[in-house]
Amino acid sequence: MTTPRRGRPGYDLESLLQVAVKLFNERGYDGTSMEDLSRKLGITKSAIYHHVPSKEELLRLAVDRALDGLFEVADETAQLDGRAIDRLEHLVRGSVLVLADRLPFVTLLLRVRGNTKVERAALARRREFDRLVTDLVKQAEAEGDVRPDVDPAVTARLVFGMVNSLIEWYRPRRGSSAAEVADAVCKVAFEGLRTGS
Amino acid sequence: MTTPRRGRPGYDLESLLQVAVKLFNERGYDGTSMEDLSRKLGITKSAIYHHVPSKEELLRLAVDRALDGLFEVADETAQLDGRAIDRLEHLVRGSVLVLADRLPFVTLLLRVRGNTKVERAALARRREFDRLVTDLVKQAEAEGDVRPDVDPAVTARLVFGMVNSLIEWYRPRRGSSAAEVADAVCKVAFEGLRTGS
DNA sequence: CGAATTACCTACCGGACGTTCAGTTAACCC
DNA sequence: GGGTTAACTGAACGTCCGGTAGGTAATTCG
Repeated sequence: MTTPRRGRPGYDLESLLQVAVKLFNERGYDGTSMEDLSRKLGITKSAIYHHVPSKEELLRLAVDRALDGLFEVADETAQLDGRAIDRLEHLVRGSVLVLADRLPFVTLLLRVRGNTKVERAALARRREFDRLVTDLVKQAEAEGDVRPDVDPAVTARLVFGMVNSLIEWYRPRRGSSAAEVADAVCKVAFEGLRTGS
Repeated sequence: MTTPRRGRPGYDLESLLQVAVKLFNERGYDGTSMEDLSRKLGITKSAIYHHVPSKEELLRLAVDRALDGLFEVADETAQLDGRAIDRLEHLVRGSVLVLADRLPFVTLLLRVRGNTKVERAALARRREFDRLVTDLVKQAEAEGDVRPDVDPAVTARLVFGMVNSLIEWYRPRRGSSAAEVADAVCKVAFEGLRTGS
């Protein structure tokens, strides 16, 4: 299955990144030293620099993977036609699936603070995504499909507050698929948790 | 208005804590050095240690202030009677008000990772709060007031995902009061964002 | 005034941090 | 076996980190 690689066996960039991102999420990016990481990997600190030029590059790779996934869904959504609320539901559902599929990467992304250029670039892309969502909610409200008594910007943030909360509690397991979680999110977000309406 | 203090004027623990928590939120706790903080305060690093025995103590003070606020609301909620869904709404609304009132402290709390004893203690109290919420949702579902087609634990997490998202976007300003935001949260959470039902 | 109180400064410590450099080891291919 | 490729080691580096020791400055109270 796995393509046999040449040279001495060990980590490649991909497998190293997996471990790094997991550790960054457990202890925080700033709270994880390269020595912590090397210990977890079972190799020396300097060996990490064979695969990646700096600690920050690991962060860049991770957050880009998350952002690329989200923008794929956004682009997909933009090419749909039909009512805005249906496109919004598509975006919400797709975002949940990306969150679930790339959980460690998105987790790292959502905790970025903006201390460095890499982090600020990630925040800028995040804001762009947020703007897309807000515009979609505004349009759906203009079409009369979204409650008009709440500011669209607030609605957008609340819905994606729900979506993004997945990084705090969703853990992949056999049984509860990501699609089921996406259904739950859409139900609660669009219809509310109360019965009887 | 302010009680005149004795001794040399300057920071006291309270005013220092305000600045510290704000900076921790901007750069992350681990990403903020005591020298960063001293520069922001306009005093030397060692002067900080006149007010507080360690960096971690600043964190403890902050997260405890957030948790105390949340548990006050929870205790208040537990003493109510009536249907569980009404108590749940009270808890949600009250939590939003605490978030808004103690925003910097709650922000710091919600980013704690569990690297130290202080952080693990905070996480334990958070989990206790989460359990209260989940139990309330379960009860409301048993009383037939909450949609039965979503796992109560998931519902609880989604609703508080919405609530907790406030730390990412809510900024106090004249005009939009915290009570208005609490209304918006309750509307979307309980009735959904879609019109017509 | 002097005592009490409170906030602050200079100078420093040991250790942890991210990163570098010059080699070494283990696999594959001919 | 020899060449190629890729992963890794060990010892250092300059810097920044959280924290300490001992003395000083500015205010209030009597």
